[in-house]
Amino acid sequence: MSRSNRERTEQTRQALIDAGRRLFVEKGYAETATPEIVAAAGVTRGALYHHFEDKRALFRAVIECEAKAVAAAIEARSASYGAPRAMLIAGASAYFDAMMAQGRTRLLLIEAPAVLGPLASAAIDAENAEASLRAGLAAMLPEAGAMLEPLTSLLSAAFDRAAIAIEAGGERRHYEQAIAVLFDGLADHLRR
Amino acid sequence: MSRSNRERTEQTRQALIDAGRRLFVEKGYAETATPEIVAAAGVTRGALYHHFEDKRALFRAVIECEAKAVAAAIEARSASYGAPRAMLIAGASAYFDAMMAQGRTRLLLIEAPAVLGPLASAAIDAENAEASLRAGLAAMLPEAGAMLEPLTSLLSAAFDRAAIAIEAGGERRHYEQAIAVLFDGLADHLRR
DNA sequence: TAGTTTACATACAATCTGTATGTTTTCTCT
DNA sequence: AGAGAAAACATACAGATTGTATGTAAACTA
Repeated sequence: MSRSNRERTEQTRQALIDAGRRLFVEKGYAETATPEIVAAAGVTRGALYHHFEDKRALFRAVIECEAKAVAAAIEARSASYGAPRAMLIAGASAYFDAMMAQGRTRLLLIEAPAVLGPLASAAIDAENAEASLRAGLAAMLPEAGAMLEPLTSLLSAAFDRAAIAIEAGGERRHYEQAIAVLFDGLADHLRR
Repeated sequence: MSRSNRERTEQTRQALIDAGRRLFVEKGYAETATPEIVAAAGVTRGALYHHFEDKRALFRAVIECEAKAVAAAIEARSASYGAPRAMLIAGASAYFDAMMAQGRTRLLLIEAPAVLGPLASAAIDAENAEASLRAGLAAMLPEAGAMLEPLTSLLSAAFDRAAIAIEAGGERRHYEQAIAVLFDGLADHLRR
C-alpha cells in the first residue's frame, strides 16, 4: 500500500476538509476542537498542522470549497436562459436550491463572516455566487450606472437572508415571490 | 466609600459591559479573553462570573444594549414624519447614522449571529431596528399582504449589508440611493 | 542506494474557560 | 445596635485547547 506523496497529500487534505465541514456545520467553528476533527478524519494533529497553517486555514479551505460549489450550481442552471429577467429568476431558484445543502447557510453566511472577517468573506462571495447576480442585473438594468454595484450588493444580501429564513422554516415560495417583486419593481422604476 | 448593593451591581455590570464592548469591537469575541476583559474593567473574573452566567452572556448583554440604542435612534428621527415614504427614507438615514458608531456593524451584524446564533440574533433585531422598518413598509405598501414579512426581512438584510459596505469605505450616498430605488420600485410595482 | 525532503506522529508549553471555595461587604430582622 | 444571612466579590483549581517543537517513517532524487 504505497501512495505517492501527491496522493497522500490530496487524500489527507480532503479527509480533513470533509471532517472539518461536517463538524463545523454541526457545532460551529468555535465549538469544534482540532482533536475532534483529526479523529474524525483518521489522522493526527500533526497532519493537520502540516497541511494547514492553523485551524482557521482549514476553515477557509472548507469555505472556498462550498462557495465554488454554489457558484457552479448557479452557473449550470442560469446560463441556459436568454432573457435577463428569466435568467435572474432561474439564478435565484438555483441559489436557494444550492443553499439547501446541509449547513451551507451556517457555513457561508453565519460563520464565515465572523471567522474570516467580513471583507475576506465578501471577497469570496463576490468571486463566486455574487458574480452571476451582478451579470444578470447588468443585463436587466443597463440604466443602473453607478448604482449597479450597490444594488448587486444589497440584493445579494437579500438572497442570503432569504436562504437563512428558508432554512429556519420560512415559506420558500414567499421569499421567491418577494425577490421577484424586488427585481420587477427595480426594472419598472429604472426604466423611466 | 460605601455603596449599596444595587449601586455596586449596577456599576460592576456596566464596567464589564463597557470593557467587553470595547474589546469585542477591537478584537472580536473569540480573540477576547475574559482575563483581559476583567482587567480592563478593574475587577476580577470572580465578579464576571458572579454577574453573568458565562462569557457569552456578557456578550449578549452588550448586544442587547447596542440594539436598543440603534432602535431608539431610529425611533427618535423617523417618528416625526407623516408620509410613509418620507418616514422610511428618514429611518434609513437614521439607521446608517446609528450604525456609524464605532464597531456597531461588527458587533450587531457579524459577531452576534455567529456567537448567539442567527435565530437569537434575528429575534433581537426584529424587536428593535427591524420593527420600524416593518411599520413603515406596512404603511407604504398596504397591498403587500403575506409578502410584508418576507419583504421586511429582505430589506432589513439590505440595510445591514449597506451599513457594512459603508463602514468598509463605500459611498453612503450610493447606498442610500439604491435603498430609495428599491422602495420606490416596490411601491410602483405593487400599486397595480 | 545514500541523502534529502516530505508527510506525518508525539510531546510540550502557554492559555483559556468554568467551577469550587474562601473572604469581605452589605442587608435584614429583632 | 448587633447577629445571622445573603450578596458581591476574590482566589485557586481542573480540564481542555491551541500552536510549536521535536522525533520518525515514508517517498523522492541524484
